[in-house]
Amino acid sequence: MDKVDPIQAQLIDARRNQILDAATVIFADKGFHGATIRQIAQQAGIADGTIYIYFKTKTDLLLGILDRLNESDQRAEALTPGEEIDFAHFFVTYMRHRLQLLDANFQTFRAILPDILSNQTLRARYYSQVVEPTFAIAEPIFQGLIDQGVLKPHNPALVLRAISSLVFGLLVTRMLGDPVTEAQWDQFPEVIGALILPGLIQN
Amino acid sequence: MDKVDPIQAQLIDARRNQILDAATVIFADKGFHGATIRQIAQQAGIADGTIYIYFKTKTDLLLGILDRLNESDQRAEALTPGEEIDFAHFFVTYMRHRLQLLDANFQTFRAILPDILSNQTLRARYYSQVVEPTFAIAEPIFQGLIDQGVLKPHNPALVLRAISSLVFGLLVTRMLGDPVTEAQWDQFPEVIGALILPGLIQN
Amino acid sequence: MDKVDPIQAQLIDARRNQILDAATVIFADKGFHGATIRQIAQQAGIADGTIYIYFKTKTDLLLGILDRLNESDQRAEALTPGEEIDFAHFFVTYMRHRLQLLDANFQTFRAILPDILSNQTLRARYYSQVVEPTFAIAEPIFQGLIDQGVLKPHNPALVLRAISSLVFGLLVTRMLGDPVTEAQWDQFPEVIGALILPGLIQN
Amino acid sequence: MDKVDPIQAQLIDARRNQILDAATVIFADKGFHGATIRQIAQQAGIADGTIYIYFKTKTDLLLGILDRLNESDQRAEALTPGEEIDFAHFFVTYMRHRLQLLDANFQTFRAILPDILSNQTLRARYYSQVVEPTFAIAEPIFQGLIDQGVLKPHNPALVLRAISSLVFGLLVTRMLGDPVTEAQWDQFPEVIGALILPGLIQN
DNA sequence: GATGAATGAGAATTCATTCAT
DNA sequence: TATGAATGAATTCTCATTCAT
Repeated sequence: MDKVDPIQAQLIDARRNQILDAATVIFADKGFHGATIRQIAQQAGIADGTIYIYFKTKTDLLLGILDRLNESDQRAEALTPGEEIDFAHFFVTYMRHRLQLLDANFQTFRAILPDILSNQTLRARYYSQVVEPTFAIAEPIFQGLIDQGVLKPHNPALVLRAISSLVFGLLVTRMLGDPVTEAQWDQFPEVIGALILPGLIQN
Repeated sequence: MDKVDPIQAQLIDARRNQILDAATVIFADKGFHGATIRQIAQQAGIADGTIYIYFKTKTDLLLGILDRLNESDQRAEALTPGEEIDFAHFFVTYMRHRLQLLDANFQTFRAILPDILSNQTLRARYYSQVVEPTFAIAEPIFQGLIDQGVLKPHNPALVLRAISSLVFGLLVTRMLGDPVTEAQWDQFPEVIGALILPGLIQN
Repeated sequence: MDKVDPIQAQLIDARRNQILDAATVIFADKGFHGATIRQIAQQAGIADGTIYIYFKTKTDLLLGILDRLNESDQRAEALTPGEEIDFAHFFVTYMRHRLQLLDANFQTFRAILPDILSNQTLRARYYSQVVEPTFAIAEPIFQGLIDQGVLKPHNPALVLRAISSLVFGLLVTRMLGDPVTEAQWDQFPEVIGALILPGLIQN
Repeated sequence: MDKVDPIQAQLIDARRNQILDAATVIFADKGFHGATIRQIAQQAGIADGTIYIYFKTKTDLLLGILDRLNESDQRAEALTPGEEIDFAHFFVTYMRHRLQLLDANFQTFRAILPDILSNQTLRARYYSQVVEPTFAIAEPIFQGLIDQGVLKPHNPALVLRAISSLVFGLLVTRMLGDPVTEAQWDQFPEVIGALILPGLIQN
């Protein structure tokens, strides 16, 4: 009885994703508060009530979108600088990877970021599930590279925050409607590399 | 009759500011949509209806906060690199200035940024009144410094976007609740300088 | 102390009339409920609060308009058929007089009639102050004319109601926006005479 | 999916009528502006919000009542004087018919007439949908009867307005609370006939 | 008396959520 | 499971009325 029929589970998952897709579209367009359950249901092609079979509240839709974003984030294999590659190359590749991920999930970010910023609960969840772990993983790696003499002896915590802020800030600038950032999105890995690598690499 | 009594005008301005202060506090705490007019009125110590004497709609409160932010922004004298000062010094000073401004208006940004990101109208207004003019002013200056051989020949538009994104991104990272960014806010001018100046300055 | 200074009294009266004039204009345009005290005050060129010095409530403005209408009605000398005049002539003259009065007060009727019809208090007041007295005066006169053999032996109460309804109905038809009734208003005394006198007059 | 389930359609219609019935009762009692949605909902025995499933705004309730009145009006077969019947008989029968219709819809008229008189939009709608078509149909018939020598050569437009005003005026007199008009309502077809037919019929 | 800023009760309307079918 | 009609709490906004100046 407790064992869930795997076909059932897949159907449920498909329906959940169908709803979250619809919610992402609508939230991105109208914002969380501007969106109504009816609009999301119509976008998904189902009835209002059906949404409540899969999600307890409207807020849970937001959490669902956030969780899905995190999962897709974690599925993307983490890049760590292998010894054979030189750091400059790794850095630009990593930047390209991050920017592509942000680009692919642009609509999703537009859907949730405003509420991550204004909703205490969501903010705490996003910080502890995404931001904090990222820094926690990156800091020792960064420190290692300093110890190996690859990087200049900066304060890892602050430099990492500066770099990740740059990337995240580009997303926000694009969200604000800057056409240059949008059109030249692909150029930024190189631009960032040229701008930051001289300050980062030893020698 | 058309001449407005200057004392009256001051009273009206004071009341407007009192209301905008209250709205900033409440919006920052609950978000625009989570906030109610009643809460703002109570925070301001006035009756609900009084708010509508000074602001036509709830949305106008948001616009009022934004306009006040812009005004305070413009009152802050624009820094341009004087010839006598070396660029590195100017850059760090400018960063310190920007970060202090963001710090001073942190609550205001928390109050309006989520809605700037999700509300089309507000977004357009903020972009055309703040973001675009800033880039429009900075780009020729930046280009001039390249021409003078002070800076490396980067694409000014993209590098400026990267730098301003870094600063704005720090604000967002802090908004996300990162305690390190908050605690070390004052360190960032130097950190950014150390990180970026080598990639920016010629020789 | 109780004696009111007659100049004061006149000033008060002038101010009352100024306000009622404004209220009539605004009520006629927007209806009682659609009108605001502010609009009336602006139309009168005074402050909101001033109205409350002369009238206790918004409803009292309506009563004031109604009372003024009644007074002007009573000031118009009542016509009674003199013996020397033939009835047909009297009838048409009387109709002309009534229609002219309705015409002169058209805006006032537009201002108050909708509310006379929907407001119980106002309705009772209008009926007992205007409608009922009119019938009470007319019925014995009409009966007298029947007794004298001038008119056919109709039921006076019903025929009077039919005739006064015709006149009042024309006002309502005009209020409904019928352009013919408005344009040909002056023709109706003769039309009504031609239509009704044959059924009214003996022989 | 586009085909509407006929049972559903009937349920929707029933609910709409239930709401319009309630609105008629409340509007007739308190007037449109004096009535609240809550009162109407309570009268209908449903929740406030339910009304908004069937009617977009409070004003649409008024329009709904008006439309329903028009429909019932049009269902009542139009009377035209057949050749076999003499005109006097036709006229009294027609009057009886009109007065019965007004009587049956008295409450509905009380509900909407005040607002038809004060609301520009409603007035235009009522005039173009009801008043104007009625005159447009009746005038040629009236003219035909004149041409046939049945009726005296009056101005059809004005005489028709006088007669219809008489009937409508009776409704208004009754609305004003005149007990005689209410109690003797059934007498008026004959009274009107006796009063008007002599002035109307040739010979 | 005159003013008009302030009040706050009250109303229309929206929409997340429930639940009978 | 799926539906969507019904619910009613909650919210914005209006405006008659008051009252300190």
